[in-house]
Amino acid sequence: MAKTTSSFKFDAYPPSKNHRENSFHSQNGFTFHKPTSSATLVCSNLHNSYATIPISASLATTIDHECTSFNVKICESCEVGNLKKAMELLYMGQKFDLDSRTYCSILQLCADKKSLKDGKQVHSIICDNGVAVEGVLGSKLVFMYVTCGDLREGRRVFDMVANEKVFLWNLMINEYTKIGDLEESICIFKRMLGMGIEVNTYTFSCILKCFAAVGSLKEGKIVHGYLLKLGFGCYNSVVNSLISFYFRCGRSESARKLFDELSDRDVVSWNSMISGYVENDLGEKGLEVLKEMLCSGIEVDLATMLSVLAACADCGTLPLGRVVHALAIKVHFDREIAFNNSLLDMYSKCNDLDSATSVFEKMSERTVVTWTSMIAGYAREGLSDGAIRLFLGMIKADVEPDKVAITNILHACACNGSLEHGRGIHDYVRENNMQSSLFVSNALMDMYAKCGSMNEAQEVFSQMRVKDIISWNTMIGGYSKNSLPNEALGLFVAMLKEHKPDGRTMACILPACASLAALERGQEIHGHILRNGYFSDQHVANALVDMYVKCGVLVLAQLLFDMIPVKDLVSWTVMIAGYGMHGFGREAIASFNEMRRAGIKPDEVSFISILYACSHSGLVAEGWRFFYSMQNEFNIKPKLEHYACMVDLLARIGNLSKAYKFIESMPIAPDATIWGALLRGCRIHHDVELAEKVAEKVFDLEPENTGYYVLLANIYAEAEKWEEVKYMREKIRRRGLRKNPGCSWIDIKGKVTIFVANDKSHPQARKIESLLKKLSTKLKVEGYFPKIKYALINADDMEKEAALCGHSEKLAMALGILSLPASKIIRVTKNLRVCGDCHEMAKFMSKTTKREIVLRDSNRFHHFKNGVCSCRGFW
DNA sequence: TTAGGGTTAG
Repeated sequence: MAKTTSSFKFDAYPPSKNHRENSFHSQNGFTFHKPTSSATLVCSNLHNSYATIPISASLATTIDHECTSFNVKICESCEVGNLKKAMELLYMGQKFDLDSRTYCSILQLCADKKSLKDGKQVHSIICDNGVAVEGVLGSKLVFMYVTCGDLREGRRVFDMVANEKVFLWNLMINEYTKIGDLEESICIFKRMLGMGIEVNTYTFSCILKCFAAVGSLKEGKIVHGYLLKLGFGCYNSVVNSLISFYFRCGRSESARKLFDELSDRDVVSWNSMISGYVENDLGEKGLEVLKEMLCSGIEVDLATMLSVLAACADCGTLPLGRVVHALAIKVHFDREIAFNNSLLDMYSKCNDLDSATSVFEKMSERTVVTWTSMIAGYAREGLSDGAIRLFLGMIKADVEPDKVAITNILHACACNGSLEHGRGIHDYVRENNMQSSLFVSNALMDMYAKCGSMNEAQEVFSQMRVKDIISWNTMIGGYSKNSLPNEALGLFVAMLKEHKPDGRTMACILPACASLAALERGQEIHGHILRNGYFSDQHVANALVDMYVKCGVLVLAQLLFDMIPVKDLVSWTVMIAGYGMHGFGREAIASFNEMRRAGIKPDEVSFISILYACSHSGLVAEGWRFFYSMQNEFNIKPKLEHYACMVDLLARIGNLSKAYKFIESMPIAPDATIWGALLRGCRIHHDVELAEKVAEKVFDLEPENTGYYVLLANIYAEAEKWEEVKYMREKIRRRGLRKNPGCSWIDIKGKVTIFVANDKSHPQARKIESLLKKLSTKLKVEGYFPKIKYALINADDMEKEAALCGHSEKLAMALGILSLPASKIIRVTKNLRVCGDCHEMAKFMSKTTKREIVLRDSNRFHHFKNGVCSCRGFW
């Protein structure tokens, strides 16, 4: 057997310049070239000195025979798919001048078997033998690398061999699209066009998929025009690609038009239509296509079934889903994992968790998708504990959770408020280096936000190197929902520097404006909504109405409400609550009735709104009517909030003993809010004796809530029981409780000024004080007498009057009178309930200064105009 | 030797 030494390879002639360029460097510093059938051995080193050794003709013939034999044997092994044998033969014959076709066969087998290790070995042997990597062999090498998942090496070889073969270019475009490097796909496509490579149908399929993933409708349309010009518009596969492209860009009409004009529709065309409609949340249209498909006699395949199940899940059409299930059993699709996964998902989305569980239990093999779909099903039903149990089951079954599974389980933790489990999942994410996934990080933030831990959400957010609009929206919404409106607004301002907000951002930030009564900022956001056409988004429209309600501009809220074309339950509930807050109980009832006429069924939240509206307008009989109709007509069991409204309603009008009996008759245990409502009634109606009895219950239920101790102290102060006041203050001090300090704020030309009681820090403090003194004197002439009992201090009347003048809401109102033009309404917000004397004085102020004052306290709105308040004494 | 439809998600 001819044998080469480790330091020699054969060559017939000294290498040409071109040949030298295609040579490979071996580790010992010598350059070797592939052997040929000529009878000369050539050894060269880097200094280009060649040694020529003559060999005999018979030896050359033997080498040829051996070589042919290896070529044949390797190819035979490849044909039967025996990679191990083929590799063994390759090692044995590696020094021979094997056929390029042999290398191609074995590389193809490596690709089929996804064996990167063997593929690399083959590549190494090819290099060692000095075989030129070009033409078909070059393509095959690239193909092997990308198929085995080593795109980097595939790309290196591609760049080295880049030729005019359209196949390789298509392959590269497609591979970069698969890994999500869409920019590179587009770059390769453009380079290919620039080089004048002749494109084919595959090229269009690949690049359209890429433009669809980017959502680049404009560029995709250009490609559409280009392919029509080149005459590719009649190819079925290209039109199918176009259909999918338009669907993915949300243009279902364009997709439908192409489909209608397509004469040669195959099963892929039909499937593309069904799945395209499903992707666009138009499952019903997808099912219509299915009907057409069946009428046309087209045979459905597995992909059709999967899309149809998705359509059933989308529309909640359980009966059809069951038919598909039965049909699938007949044609044995129920053996396919993907089918069972879709089936399970369909059942769970159609609220039939039992059937989903049954499919799950019958599956002999379960993938991460199976487990994830089950987890999602449990989370959807609100069975978060079950979802967490399933997740643990998945780990136990050695199924590695992927990013989708993590996202789902985090969602389940979020719905359940399971912070501890959520933190455990976060640990898993860190251990498995999954935090770089946007999906995962966004889900983590959402979980922390929903579990009320904004600090941890902020930590995740700050560690994200790449943030998308969802990341920002999640944080802004989280701050809004966790009563951190200033943080929400601050982040919104930061976001504007990096991202263009979308409709969801608007729906997240508006509640923060509403909570702060930040009208000017809310109006800026309203402008943004108008400029960008976000009002058509129901969430945005509802949040905007709510913002105007809570910023005290009920007229605008009403106007915008009227502009919502299709009002949903939330729209109506917001408006009903708005009327209630502003003291328009009758209007709230009229809206409630109108909602019923529009065919919308109220839920427990809308009943809270209407009961609240009744209690804030003193509509006792109406309140009872709604309370009973909720139970008898709508079968809604009253919750604590509903009972609290009823207690408030009774207590406010002075029916304290009835309220007490009502609480005692409740079928559910009353909480501190319920007794607190009665305690506030005791304050309004000065019933110290009952207040003491009620306060005991409140203190038992919420011993740490300072507000209730202060409330009882105030009841004592108003009754001038100073010893008891002292005792209460002592009790607060002993318990180490801190009082939530009262403050009021006013927005003047976008600048918010906050006042606390007796605040003298404002630059205009002297002017404010002097104005209040002047007004007090003037108002006394008109009939106002300071309600000194609200001073809540044991002092003489002069001191009490001075203390009253320092109340934060008075200071804010005075600044408004001093700073705002006469035509402007003075809008003040207070974090606690308004003081009785401030309320009285505001009435007189509105008449004397001819100014309209809107004061929002923690409970409701007070519109002061011409000496009258809209609350008519109910607050 | 590549592609067009095909399971889970914020």
